Amino acid sequence: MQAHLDAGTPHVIRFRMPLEGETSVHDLLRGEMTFQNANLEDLVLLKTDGYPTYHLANVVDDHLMEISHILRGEEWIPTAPIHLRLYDAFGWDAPKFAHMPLILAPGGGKLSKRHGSTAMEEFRAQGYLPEALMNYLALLGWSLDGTTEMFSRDELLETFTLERVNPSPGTFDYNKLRWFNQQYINHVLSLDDLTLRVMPFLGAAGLIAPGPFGPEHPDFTRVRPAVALLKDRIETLAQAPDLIGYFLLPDLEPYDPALLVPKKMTREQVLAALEAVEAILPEVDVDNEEATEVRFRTLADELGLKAGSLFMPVRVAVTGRTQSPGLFETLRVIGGERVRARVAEAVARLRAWTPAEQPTEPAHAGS
RNA sequence: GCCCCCAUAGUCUAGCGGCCCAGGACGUCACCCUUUCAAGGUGAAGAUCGCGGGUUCGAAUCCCGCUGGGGGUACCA
Repeated sequence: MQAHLDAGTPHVIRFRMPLEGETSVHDLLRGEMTFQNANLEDLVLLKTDGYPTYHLANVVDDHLMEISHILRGEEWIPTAPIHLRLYDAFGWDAPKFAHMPLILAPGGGKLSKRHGSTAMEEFRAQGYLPEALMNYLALLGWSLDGTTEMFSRDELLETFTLERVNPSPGTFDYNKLRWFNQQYINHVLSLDDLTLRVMPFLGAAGLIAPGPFGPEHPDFTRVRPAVALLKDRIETLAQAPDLIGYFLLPDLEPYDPALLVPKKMTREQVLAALEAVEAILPEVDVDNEEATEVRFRTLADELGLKAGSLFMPVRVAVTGRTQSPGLFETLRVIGGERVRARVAEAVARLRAWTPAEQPTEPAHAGS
C-alpha cells in the first residue's frame, strides 16, 4: 500500500463498516429501522479527484449548519445508517431523520424527468399556479383531518405536522392538480390577480402587447372583462389564449360555416335568422344585457324560433365556436362594433356556403 | 440476486381495538339549473379495508408469513 501511495496510484478513501452487529436509525415517520452492519457497504468518502461525495459532504455540511432535522426522500433510507455512523465517527450528535414518501409517476415508478414533470418551471409553463401546486402536493402524503382540502400557504405553515404524514408512496394525479388549479382560478384569486397571471400567456400567444404585465399595461382593461367571463372554465393559465382569443382579436380566425347551422336547422333558416339579427343590431345597445336579451327573445318569437335556436348561430357568428359564456355578456364584452361586423361576416359566409351531403351510411374507412 | 420501505375504492386520503357491513376529495355516471360549454347544486355507482394465519369477547386498526408495489445496491445526488 505504501508502495502504491509512493507511486501516486489513483485512489479513493472509503468509510469502513463493522463486519458484525447492527445499526438502527430512528425515523420520525417509520420508527426504528434496523440494518445488519454486514450489509452496509464501505461508501466512498473522497473520490479520486479529491472531492467528497454527497455522503461525506452532507454530514459535514449539516453539522456545521447545525441542522436539527433532516427531511428527505425515502430513496435515502438505505444510506441512513451509514450517515448515522459517520456522525458517530466524527463524534457529533446526529440530527433527527424523517424519510418522506416518494411520489410515483402515474404509470408507476418514481416520478422523474422522463416520467411526468418534476421542475417547477415546467408546471409554471403549463399554466399551474404555485398556490395550487403547493396545495395539491401538501395533500399528497399528508392530511389535516381527511376532509379539509383548501390550504393557503400560511394555513399550511400553521397546521402541517410530521406526525400526520402518511409514509406510503403516492401517485401523482394530474386530474386532481388541475382541479385545485381551477379552484384557485375560479374561486380564490381576485379578478385583478388572475388577469395579471393570464397576461403573460396571452402576450406569448401574440394576443396582447408585450410586457411588462401590470395593471398599467395598455391591454389590462381589455383582458380583465374577458377573464371575468371565462374564469370558470380556465383550468390552466395556458388554456387562456385559446379560450379568450376571440375577445381580443379584431377579427375571428376562420371557422367552419357548418358550425353556424345547429342540428335540426337548415342553412336557409339560419341565414334568415342572422339577417334579421343583422337588421336589428344597429338599434341594439349591447352594453345593456337585459334589454338586448329581451330584444333577441322577441326576435326569436317573431321568427318562430326557440330562443336557443336563435342564440346559437349568433354565438358562433360572434365567437367562431359553439361554446362560450352567456351570449349577452359575451356580446357586451366583444362590443357592438365588432358584433355587427362579425354577424355581417357570418351572413356573407353562409351565403357562400353549401351544406355537404349528409351521408346516409357511415363512410367506409379508407385504407 | 441481496438489503430496505410501503400496503383502505381507478387516484389522494380519514381511521390509530368496539361509534366503521368504512368517512371525505378527484375522477366517473345521473338529475337539477340553463341560450351552448362550464361553474354551481343534488344524488348514485365504486373498497370481500391485498391474501392467509394468529392475538382478543371483539381487528381496517396488534403480531407473523405470503403476495404485490416501490426504493437502494455508482468515485450521482
